[in-house]
Order: sequence, then C-alpha cells, then structure tokens
Amino acid sequence: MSSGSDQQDIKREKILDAAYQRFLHYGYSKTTMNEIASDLSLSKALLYYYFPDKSQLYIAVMRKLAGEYIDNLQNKLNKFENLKEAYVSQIDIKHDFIVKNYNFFDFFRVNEQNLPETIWEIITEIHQTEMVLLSAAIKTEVEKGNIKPVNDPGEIVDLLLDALHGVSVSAVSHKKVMFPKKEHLDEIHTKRLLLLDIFIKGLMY
Amino acid sequence: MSSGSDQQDIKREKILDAAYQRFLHYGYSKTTMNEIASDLSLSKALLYYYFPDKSQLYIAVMRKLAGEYIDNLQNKLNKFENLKEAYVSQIDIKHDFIVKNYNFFDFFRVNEQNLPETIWEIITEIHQTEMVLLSAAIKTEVEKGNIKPVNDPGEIVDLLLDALHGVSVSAVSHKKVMFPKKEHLDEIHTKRLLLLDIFIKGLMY
DNA sequence: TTACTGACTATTTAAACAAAATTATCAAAA
DNA sequence: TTTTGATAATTTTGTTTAAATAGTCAGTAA
Repeated sequence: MSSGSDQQDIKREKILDAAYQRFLHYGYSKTTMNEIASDLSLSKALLYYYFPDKSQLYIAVMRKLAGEYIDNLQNKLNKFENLKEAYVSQIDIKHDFIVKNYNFFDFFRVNEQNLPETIWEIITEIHQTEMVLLSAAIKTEVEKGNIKPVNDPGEIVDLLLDALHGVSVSAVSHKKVMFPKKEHLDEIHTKRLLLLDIFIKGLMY
Repeated sequence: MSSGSDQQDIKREKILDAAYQRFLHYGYSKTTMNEIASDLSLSKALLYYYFPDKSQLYIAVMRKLAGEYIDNLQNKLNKFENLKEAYVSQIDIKHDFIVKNYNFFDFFRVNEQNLPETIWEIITEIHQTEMVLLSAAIKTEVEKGNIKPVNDPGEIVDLLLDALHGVSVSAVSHKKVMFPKKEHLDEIHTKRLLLLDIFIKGLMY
C-alpha cells in the first residue's frame, strides 16, 4: 500500500511523533511547522517533503490515533462474557482515549462547525467500527437468548451511542458545551455507566 | 408584581408580539429596533421606554414563551395514566415547542458559547420544572408498584433528559451540530420515542 | 536518484483605523 | 404619563498595513 522506503517510513513516524507531542501540548493553532521541525533538528522544508501541508500532518496523526483506538476496541470486543461487559469496555476505552488525548482535540473545539472532510471520514470510520462490533455483540446475545430479539441491532446501537454522547453535552448544568471540559470527564463516565445499565435492562426480557 | 398600569401592560404585550414575529422570522441579529417600532407605527424611542435594551426585549419574549411551555407541560403532566404516557407527552410538547419557534432560537445558534446569564436562568427554570414534574411521575409509579424503587428519581430523570438531548446532537451522521437542522426534527422525535421506550423498560421489574 | 536545506514567496492573522449601521439617550412635545 | 425627533454612543463592517507563519523551489549532498 505505502509506496515509500523503510527509511522514509521511519522518518515519517518520527515526524508524526514529534507533531503529536506538539499538538497534544499546545493544540493545532499554537504549534508551528517550524517548531515541529526544530524539535527534530530538521528544516521545515523537509516536513513538506513528507506531508503536503499542516492540516494533512495533523490528520495523519489523527488517523494513527484512530487506528490505535480501533485496534484496542477490536481486541477487547472479540472476547466478551456478556453484553454488559462488552459495552462497559467500549465506554471505558473511549473514555481513556479522550482523557489521554484531550488537548489534541483542541482542533475540534476551534474549528467547531467546519471540520475538514477528511476528519469526518476518520470519525465516521471509528463510528462504523463501533457500530459493527457492538451490533455483533447484540446479535450474539440474541442468539444466546440472553436478550429480546431485535429486528435492527444497528438502530439500537446508534441510539445508544447518541444517548451516551448526550451525557457529555448536558444542555443545562454546566452551560451548553460542544466538547466537555476536562474536569467533567469522570462524572460523565460514571453517568454513562448508569445509563448503560438501564438501557441494557431495557433490552432484556 | 408588575408595577405598570393596565394600559402599559397592554402596550408592552403589543411590543412583545411584534418583536416575537420579527425574531421568529428574521432571528435576533437581523431584526432592528427600528423595524419593530415601525411595525407598530411607533418611534424606536418608545421601545426603550418599555424595555431597557434590545436583549432584554428578546429575553422578555423568551420568558413569555417559556411560561407558555411550562403551563402546557404542567397541564398535561398533572393527569397521566402511566409513566410512558407522561414522558411521551413531555417529548411531544417539547418537540412542538421547538418546531413552532425554531427560527426564534436563531439567537442561540449565533451566540452559541456565551449566552447571557438571564437566558440560562430561563433554560434552568424550564429544566427544573421538567425535573420536578417527571420526578413526581416516577415517584407516583413507584408507589403504584409499576416500576422498581428508585433511590434518586432526580438522577434518573436528569440522565434521561441528557440521553434524549443526545439524540439531537448525533455526533456523526449529519455533521456535529449544536442545534439540530429543522428537517431532522421529526426523525429526532421518532428516535426519542424509541429511546424512551427502552429506557422505561429498563426501569421496570 | 533520494533526502534534504536555505532563501524565497504566498497566505493568514492581528492591529489600527475609518465609515456605516444600529443601539441607546434625552430634552421637549402631546 | 406617554411619545417623539434629534443626537450621542456603540457595534459592526470594511480597509489597510505589518508581522507571523505556511508553503515553494532551485540547488546541494549523500
């Protein structure tokens, strides 16, 4: 798939790492290509040899993170005891992902409405993976006879993901925010587990 | 409570109506005080005789709408057959409220992050009313023995409202939006009813 | 030929300013 | 007490300029 040499791939990775650190620490708009370059003792021009522009570099980092997240999810959700456990894993893994990379997503808060199309593709890819894995979990449980038959598992999973997401947007108490404040993440996590508990009971006989 | 004369109150109402029409049609930033005044064939200065400034006028309209919404809710939720019916009413009434006044809330989309404190107070008041009514409904049902005992009804209602709200924010499919597009409102409404269904089953024995 | 750089250009952001539109005030009239 | 025309104050919009940063390219080194 990738057409570059091994050497090229290694350097590419190094650039991605350096860029990740900067973006994580200072956010997108507060890191310059010059800074990334000098972190690596390279010229800025070289960054443009490896990446077409700044946003593509950011997106490449994003894509890498997304890949790791997806791998993580797949590993966990391949083997689960019951539906509850599977969904708790999903919530936990996502929580850790957000907490760990919180400042990296600064880009999302700044660009709010008009994120580049490519970012949406990555988000969509993540969402689809979640849908597939969680839908499969439902099907398995239905076959085991642990929950009521469901005619469209995808619809249910979609609904649950929206509901879980809603917990972080809470329109009233902490003033409406698109992206949750860091100090609320744990509270959100707890609420989600409670919501999940009720929701799953609602799926049972 | 109100200290003005009847005549004053009538004129105040007329101004509120005219302002409401303008705000509903053109949104906050696209209606000028001059336009509201000339709709009523009055001088702009008179508006400032009745209202301290433009935002206070908008807020007064908002408060009136909120009052109507709350009355509506209370009338319905005072008499309900079962929990499901009560919550369906809540969702329906809110849906109608949003649909009817959709463009009026343009102000919310524009000011997004920093809405004036007074607006938040109104939102909070609405939320609290919902909480009280819906919590009461839960208590009643628990007493009737229709659902499992709940140690903190408020927590459950809060969670449900957040979850229902999440349905309208759906982070993926239609690009993340703070405020739902008008053409999605019906789809959102349907999803909410489905979510409610599962959630309420999750509260039962 | 591939990886790299210094010096250059192009674009974006920010600050400062002016003009226009709109909000808000007030002395005086009805 | 209610209303207004004239006027002041403020906000928004557009323009210009300077600085910062993104992005390019001809040419060098391995």
